[in-house]
Amino acid sequence: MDELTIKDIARKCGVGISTVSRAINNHPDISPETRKMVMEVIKETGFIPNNSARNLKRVDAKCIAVLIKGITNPFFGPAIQIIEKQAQKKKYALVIQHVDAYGNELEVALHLVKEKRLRGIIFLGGSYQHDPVQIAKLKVPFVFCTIGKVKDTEEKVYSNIAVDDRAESCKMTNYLLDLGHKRIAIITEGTGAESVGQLRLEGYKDALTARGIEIDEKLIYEVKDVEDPYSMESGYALAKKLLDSGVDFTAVFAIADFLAVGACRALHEAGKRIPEDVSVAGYDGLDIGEYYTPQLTTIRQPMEAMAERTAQLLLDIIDGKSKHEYISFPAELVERESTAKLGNQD
Amino acid sequence: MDELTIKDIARKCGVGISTVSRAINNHPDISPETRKMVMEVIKETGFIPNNSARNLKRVDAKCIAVLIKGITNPFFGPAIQIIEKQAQKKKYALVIQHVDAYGNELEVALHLVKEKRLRGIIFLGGSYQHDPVQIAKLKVPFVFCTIGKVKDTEEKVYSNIAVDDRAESCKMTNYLLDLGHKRIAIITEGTGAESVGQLRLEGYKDALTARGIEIDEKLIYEVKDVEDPYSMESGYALAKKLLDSGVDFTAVFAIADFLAVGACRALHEAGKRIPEDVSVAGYDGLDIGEYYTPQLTTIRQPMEAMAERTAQLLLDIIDGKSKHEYISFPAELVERESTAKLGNQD
DNA sequence: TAATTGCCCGGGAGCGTTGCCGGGGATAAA
DNA sequence: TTTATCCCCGGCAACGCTCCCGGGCAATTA
Repeated sequence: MDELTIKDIARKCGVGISTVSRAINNHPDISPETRKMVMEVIKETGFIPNNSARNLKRVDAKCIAVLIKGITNPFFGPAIQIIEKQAQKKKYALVIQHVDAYGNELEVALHLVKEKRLRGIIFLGGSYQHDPVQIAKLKVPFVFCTIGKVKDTEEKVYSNIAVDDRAESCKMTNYLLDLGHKRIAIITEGTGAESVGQLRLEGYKDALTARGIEIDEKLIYEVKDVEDPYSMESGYALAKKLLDSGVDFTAVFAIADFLAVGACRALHEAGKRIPEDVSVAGYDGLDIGEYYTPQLTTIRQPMEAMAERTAQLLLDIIDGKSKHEYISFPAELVERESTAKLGNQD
Repeated sequence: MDELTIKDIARKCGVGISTVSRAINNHPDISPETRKMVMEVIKETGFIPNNSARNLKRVDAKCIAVLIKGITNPFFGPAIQIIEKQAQKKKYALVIQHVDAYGNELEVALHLVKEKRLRGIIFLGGSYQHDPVQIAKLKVPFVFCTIGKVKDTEEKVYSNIAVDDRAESCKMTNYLLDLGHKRIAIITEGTGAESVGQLRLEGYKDALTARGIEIDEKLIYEVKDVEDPYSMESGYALAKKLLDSGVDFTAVFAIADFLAVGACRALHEAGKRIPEDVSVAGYDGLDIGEYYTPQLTTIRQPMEAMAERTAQLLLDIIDGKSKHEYISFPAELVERESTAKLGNQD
């Protein structure tokens, strides 16, 4: 009764082990009646084949993995669901793996590939620069999603699905500049030299520089040394610091909606009205931005579409139906209540 | 070079296969020098033992799983992180598995247990009634977390870590009643007969009945037939329905913070002030409640503590250091800006 | 009738690892 | 010197499954 194997099923059915195997994997070399009989016994005994044993022998185990950096991010829930759906459609199993905040993703991926026999990896979030040599070692296709940069110089050894964070960030900064703001504080994430936050900071600087506005380091606030750099708590803390510093500003660009929400709270507590006294812009396009008061002006990333494309691309590459690609998704600036013209607020 | 095995390492070291195995699993029967030499070769070749093969032979594979129902819930991110940390401490691997919105969790669990060789399962979220016979079939300890009911009648065949949702919901309703509200609308989730939402609805009814207030079905709104029943979108839609119905009410109790946020938005758009015109209460104690404007009155569940306890309990049961338990965690009513005395608002 | 074909089926090797068993060499005890 | 002891080590049988090979039997063809 305890831990029954394919051998037990074979005995119970009075057939050979191979026959049971054939029934399970619906191999053609078996008569319909035998299969039915075997399947019946399997069902009533509740037998489930041991996956380790299967994977040991089989070459074509259909399994892919999603690595997520920072599972706290609400961003990823829906993405995982979408990827899961795509995988199911092609009968792929999905293993979800969380990686720590920094650095070891490739190592984890390597382990995963060796340990299980997976056919491909999706990486959600994280830094945008990767060592092609390391990735090549994996020997399975690797697709990044939501990492904010698309390089297309070298030989493509992995895929990258992303919005152009630098450009979008520049777009948002320009929008604020167009509203007349000149003293724009930015709340960004500075956990790594090649993080998304740095990229968005670059975009911000690009916009200012293009207009000939000098970059004031006193307006730049970076989240550092915290477990979750995209939290409301961090946004709140940094906005408070900004307020306490006494530096002059008329707008705040938070490079994540959560940071923006935290900043709003701090501003609110300091008696600043949004957008009358200060404009606040976010980035991500989370639902919360739509329901928050005031509704957040933000950059909406087409997360669902990106996740779907990511999964499809990976599966296609595995099937040999596609090569690695760098795909840039367009993001949309959605103008809502939290921003307004300087000096002429509604 | 491609797909190297323990045999390759053995050859490269000039030792037997068993010796390599001993080095890997730091078995005592190996000399320190040999171990060091083998480990060196392993490191420089980048060899990683095949997990399927290991699990096939080994009885004591240290692996547990977390099943999560509704990965969209931001609630779970931190919980997973905490569980992961606890598992790591005891050198357990963690597999994360997402299960669909309804029903099949036990089946998925069964597959998981057979396929991998896991030693225990944690279940996050979901309904609170389970078939003990089915669970017993798993043959591995099962611990539920955040399911709102603690039964202690029958033989304990699984563990349950939860707050008493019904009682807490009753507490919140009483709080609103104490503020003078009599016409309290409730936005709840009605996706299943034994769902958390139903339990919280019971608590609401308990409170009203205890005060001799008749339950008005026109004040009860249930989220149904949506993928994510705890979304802001759902809260918004239901609050809108409530407003459109023209029925009289002075408070809204949303049984999830997200629903409350959505409801606030709808109320706001209808020109209702919170809490001056209508009080709104949530449930869960999510961060967003603290940063939302107005800050949400809510029931705060000690999620971190619960998750930690859940992991520890499971691990202890696996080690034979504990038996199954039903543990009820106290929740806290946090009074914030979104609720106020009826007719005497601040 | 004899030979050929094709359908089902069972046997058995092996997947990469672990763990037991037994052996060889060095050291300690007699 | 002989015997016992201990430390390392290699060989080998599993673990539960898949997949290839070959064989039996009925149906088809010569």
